[in-house]
Amino acid sequence: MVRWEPGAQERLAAAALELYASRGFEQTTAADVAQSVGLTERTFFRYFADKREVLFAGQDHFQQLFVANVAAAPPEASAMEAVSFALDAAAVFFPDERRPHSRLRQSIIDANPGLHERELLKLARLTEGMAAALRDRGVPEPQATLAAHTGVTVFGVAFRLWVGEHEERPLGAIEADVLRDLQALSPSVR
Amino acid sequence: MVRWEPGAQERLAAAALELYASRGFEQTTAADVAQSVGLTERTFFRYFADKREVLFAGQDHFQQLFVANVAAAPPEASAMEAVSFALDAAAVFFPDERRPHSRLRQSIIDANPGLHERELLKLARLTEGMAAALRDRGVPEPQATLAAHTGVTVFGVAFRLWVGEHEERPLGAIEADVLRDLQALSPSVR
DNA sequence: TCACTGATGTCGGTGACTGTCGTCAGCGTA
DNA sequence: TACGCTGACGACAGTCACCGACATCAGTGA
Repeated sequence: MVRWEPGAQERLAAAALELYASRGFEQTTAADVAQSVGLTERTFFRYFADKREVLFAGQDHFQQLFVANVAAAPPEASAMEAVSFALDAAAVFFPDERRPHSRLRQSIIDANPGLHERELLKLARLTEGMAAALRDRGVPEPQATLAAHTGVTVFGVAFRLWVGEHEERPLGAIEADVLRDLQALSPSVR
Repeated sequence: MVRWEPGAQERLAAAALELYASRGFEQTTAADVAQSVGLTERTFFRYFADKREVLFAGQDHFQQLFVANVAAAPPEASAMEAVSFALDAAAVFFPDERRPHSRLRQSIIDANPGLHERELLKLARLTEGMAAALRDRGVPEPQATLAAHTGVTVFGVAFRLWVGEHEERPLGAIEADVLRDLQALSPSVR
C-alpha cells in the first residue's frame, strides 16, 4: 500500500484551477486547495513558490520551446524571421483542443489583478529569453530586445484573440494576421 | 499647535525610498517605514494599497500626461505619429535633473522581482490607456493595441538606457534612436 | 536487519493587509 | 462661548501568505 497518492503537484494544480474558478482566487486559501486533494498547506508551498504560481506551472516548458525555435531558425534568417519561427512553435503548443482549458484559465487570470501581474512577469521573462537567443544568433542590442518585444507582443495579442469568445481560427492564423497588421503600422512614421 | 505634521503621504514615500535602498525592500517592513516618519503601519496602508505601491505613486500623473499627448496630436497624424507625440511628452517628464533619483529608484526595483512585477503592471496600464486614446482617435483594433505596445516598448527600452550608467544623452534623443532601430527591424520579415 | 532517503505532516513564527472603533484638533455655527 | 461635526490618525484584533525546523514512516538497497 502506498503511503501517498502520486502526482501531488498535478493534483494541486488541477484543484487550484477548479477552486479559483468556482470560488474566486481571493476567496480560496492555499490550505483549501491542499485540503481538497488530501494534502497540507505546507506541501502546497513546497511545490509552488506562491499562491499565484500554481496557475503558471508548465510555463517554463512553453518558454523553452518558444526560445528553442529562435535558435533553430536557419542561420541566414534575419532577427524578425527567427521571431516568426518562434511564433510558429507557439501555435503548435496551443492546438484547438486546448482552447477550452486556456479560456477557463484566462478568465481566472482576468478576474484578478494580481494574477494579471504574474502573467506579465511571465511574458517579460519570455521576452528576455528570446532576446538572449537572438543575441546568441549575433543580433546586436537594442535590436535583439526590440525584436523580442515585437514577437511577444504579437504572441500576446494573438493569444488574447484566440481565447476570445466567438473566435474559431487557430492560433497560427491569428498570429500571421497580427504580424501583418503590425508591419502595416511602421511605415507611417516620419 | 498642529496635531500632526502635514504631508504624510510624501513623507512616507520618501522614507520608503530611503529605507528600501539602504536595507533592501524585503528587509524593510511597512511598520518600519511608518515609524521612521512618526506614523503607524495602519496609516501607511491608508495611503498605499500595498508595500510596493509606495514606489509607484505619481505614476498616474505620468500616464495622464503620456496619454493626453496622444489625444493632443494633430487630427491628421497617423497612429504611429500620435505615439511619437506621446514619446516626446515622456521625455519632458524626465529631464536630466531627475536622472539620479530615477537611477536610485530603478536600482531598488531591479533588486526585487516583486517590484519588477509591479513595474510591468504599470507599463501594461500605460499601454491600455494609450490604446484607448488611439481608439478615440479612430484607430481600429488591433492596430491601436499594437501601436500602443510599440510606443510603450520604445519608451521602456529608452528609459532603461537612460538610467544606465555612463549614459548621458537626454531621454528624447535615446527614444528617437530606439524608434529608428525598431523601424529598421520590420522590413526584414517575409 | 538496518541505515537511509524522500515525501509529507506538525508546529510555531513573521509580516502583509484589513475592519472597526476610539480619539481629538480644527472649524463652522448658533 | 458652547456645541457638534469632520477628517486624520492610533489602537487592537483578526486572517492568511509564506517559511524554517523538526518529526514521521513506507520503501529501498546492502
